[in-house]
Parts: sequence; structure tokens; C-alpha cells
Amino acid sequence: MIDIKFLRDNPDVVRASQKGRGEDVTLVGQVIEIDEKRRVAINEFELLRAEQNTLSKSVGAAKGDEKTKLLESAKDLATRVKNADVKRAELEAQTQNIALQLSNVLDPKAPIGKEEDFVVLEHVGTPREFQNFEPKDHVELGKLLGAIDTERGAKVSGSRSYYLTGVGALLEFALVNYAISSAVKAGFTPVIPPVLVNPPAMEGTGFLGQAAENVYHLEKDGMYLVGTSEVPLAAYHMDEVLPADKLPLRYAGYSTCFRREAGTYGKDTRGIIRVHQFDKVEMFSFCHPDQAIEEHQRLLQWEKDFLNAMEIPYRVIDVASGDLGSSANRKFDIEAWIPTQKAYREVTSTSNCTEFQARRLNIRFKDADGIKAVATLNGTLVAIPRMIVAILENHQNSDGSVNVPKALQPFLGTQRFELV
RNA sequence: GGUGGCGUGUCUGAGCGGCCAAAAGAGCACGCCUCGAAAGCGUGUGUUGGGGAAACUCAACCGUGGGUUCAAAUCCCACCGCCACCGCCA
Repeated sequence: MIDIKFLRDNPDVVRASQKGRGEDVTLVGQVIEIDEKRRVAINEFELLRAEQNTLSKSVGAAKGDEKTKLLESAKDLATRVKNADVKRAELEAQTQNIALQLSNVLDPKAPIGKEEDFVVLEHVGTPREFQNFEPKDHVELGKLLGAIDTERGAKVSGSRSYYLTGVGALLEFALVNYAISSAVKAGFTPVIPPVLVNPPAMEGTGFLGQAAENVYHLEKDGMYLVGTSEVPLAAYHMDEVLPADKLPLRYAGYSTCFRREAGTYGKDTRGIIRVHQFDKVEMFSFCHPDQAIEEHQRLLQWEKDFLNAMEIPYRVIDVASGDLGSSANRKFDIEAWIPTQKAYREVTSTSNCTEFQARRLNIRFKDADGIKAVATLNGTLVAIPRMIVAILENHQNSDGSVNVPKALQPFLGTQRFELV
């Protein structure tokens, strides 16, 4: 949620941000208008309440006729207080309601435009030339290696489902182990969070807004399945005040992620690029707002380190304003080269949510200047299926066997995946 | 799932319907003492919101949400959470 005081002082900045995102600009005016009314209502209520507090005290002290008389007027005042309070509560709720619809204020450096208007920041590595053979896609390779079984996945769980078997399963463990051990080396606290969360956690992280249709909701229990461990990691410190000298607090969460993938019919229907369930190691940082931009760069660097270790060519893009999540003020995606698609495809993503998410979740820090909202940032260290796709396709040999990146060899005990 | 107990500030822990932002202790900060420290002594120490340039002032907050009352941390109801015991269970 946006800071209403900031909005009051800088309405044009917020308007420009909304415009850049292609979102409703008139919300800004609506908030200002209702906020005005809200403050008037607060004032009315508080004046009446103060009067009531004084009167109530004198009722306690009074005796006999005096008391009967006072009670009479106190009763009348009580109803007026109640009415003023109801009005105040309504306006507070309305203000909140509209303010929550506003997205985070864009970083001025974020490219303005729609999804396709991203800016490529850099290319790392060179897409491999397949001289003597036609590269196979990951579905075919997965079958040859006994690593991925999408047919049985569909039989048991429908479309966009799969089994990782044999070296596929082993590859997941290796990726996770490599990711977690490098995260621990970098100072992250490894975390296995709950994936079933309650409404405050889900709402607080901002996933029940535009992204709501992609969330699995267990109505009987009033719970949600998370689409990323960002949710339980962010909510971990919900309603807490963190000591400033402990910042940044960095967590690496390993969890299963659930996504309905509503509205993606026909997109990536083949293989495991877009699935309903996958495992992921996610980095999450709570830091001082003044440090957020640097921290964002660090997260990006750790993501790049991972891709480098996997020996996969990729590019880094600065995601355009229209394609940012509502909490992010800037986002960098890493896209790995997928040979059979002759395209770069998203494998990781890191967002700077500044204080936007923390304000909703009520996560603050305390230093000499007082108590303020922290900044939160997140970034993918490794999303398993997409990384498997990238590894299989980029490191395949003509017979369908696949070379294992050096970094993973200690975890797998082999240099090469052979056909089954 | 059943029964019982409990939820108060950074923590422990008092709290009779009005005198309660809330005793006491601990912690923390500052000061005195000291060569320095510990101990001791003294002072201070919640958050959010409204108004105000500020000093300050007003209001709200005792798990959450309702209710009773002129007045609720205190009484009533619902929910959530924690603890104990029983039942079931990987």
C-alpha cells in the first residue's frame, strides 16, 4: 500500500506512475477527496468523544438528582458519539479501499510501456550453434533420459502436470542443494516455509489483487496455496518491528509453488515451462529503504551467479512499467536461451517492492529516527522446471545425452546424463 | 474432534466497571559514581491517528470482531491463537 501522506504531498508523481503502468489515474483524485472527508470525520468524532469522556467522569462523581440529570444528557451524547464513530469508520474503510487499489510508485528508471517495451540490459554467454544435429526439446530429452513424464502427469493430474523421475528428480535435488548452499554462503538464512497460508498473509503480500485468479483458494478452510514462497517469507515478520542493526535480513525459502495459470490457455502447453506446481528457491530481503536499490542489484547478481554456474547463455531485462506487479517499483528478469524455441525465456525475476508490501504487512524497523516501514525485495534463485528445461536443452549432445554443469557434478556424482 | 486453562507494553507480570497508557520487576537509553567497568543511585523509556511550524494537545489501542453501559483491560457473545489432558493419526 502506498503512503497516503506521500500521495497528499506528491499527487502528480503518483498520477504519472499510474499512467506509466496503464492503470487508473483518477484513483489519485479519489483518494485525496475521500481522505479529506475522512479527516473531517475523525475530527468530529474525536471532539465528541472528548466531551463524552469529561461528562462520563462527572457522572461517576455526581449523586442524586444531579446524577439523574447528567445521565440524561450523557445518554444523548452517547448516541451522537456512536453515529460519529460509524461515519468515521466508514470513511476510513473507504479511504483504505481506494488507496489499496493504487500500485507502488514506479522507479523513475523503470522503462515505460507495455510488456514488449522492456529494455535489454545485457547479454551473457553466446547461444550455442548446433552444427551437426537438430537440438531436441526438453520434452523429448526428458523422455529419453527418463527424467520427465508429462503423459502420466496429465493422466493423474491433468494438463500442465508432470512427474520428475530418475535423473530428473536427482537434478532437482542437486539444483536445490547447490542453490541453498550458495545462499547460505552468501549469508541467507535457509527456510522451509508453510505453503498453505491464511488471508492476511496472502492479502498482505498483494497477491489477491490483479493476481487473484492465479491463486488456489481452499474455500472450506479459508486458506490459500502460495504461488511463491515470497508470500510466507514476507509474512514471516508481519506485525513486527525489526531492529535496524539486524538489517538486511535475508532468507532463502525453498517451497513448492502452486499456480492456477488461468488465462494462459494455449501458452506453453508443451512441456514443463508453465505448470501448476513446481519447486523454487526464492531469495527474500528485508532492508533499510535507503539500501533497497543496492540490495536489488545484489539479488540480481546472485541470480546471475547461478545462471553462470549452470553455464547457460542469458540476457537481463529491465521489465517495462506495464508488466510490473502492483507491489514492484522495478523488476529485472533473467531470460535463459532456449535453443529449440530460438528465444530467451524468463527463468528468474527480482522485484524491488520498496516499502509498499511492508506497509500492508505492518513490518517496520526501529532506529534512532524512530519507527518506519522496511523495504522488501524478492528474487528467484532457481525455479526448478524452467532451469531443468534450460539445462537439458543447452547441454544436450547429439544422441540425447546431457552434460552436467560442473557446479552440479559434486551433487550428482556424474558428468553426464545418459539415455535409459 | 472433546474437555479445561490462558491471551495486558521489549520481556516477566499485577489489574476492584469510573481515580488505568495501565502497578511492580527486568531490559534498554542517558546521567552520577569509577582510571575503566560491574554493582549501586537518579532520570527517562509504547504504537497509531487528528490538529499544530513547534512546544504541545486531543483521540484510539490490553489477541480479533461484535454487544451491554453515561463509562469496558475489567461484564456478555463469536472467532482466532497458545498451553495441558483425552481421542485419532504419518
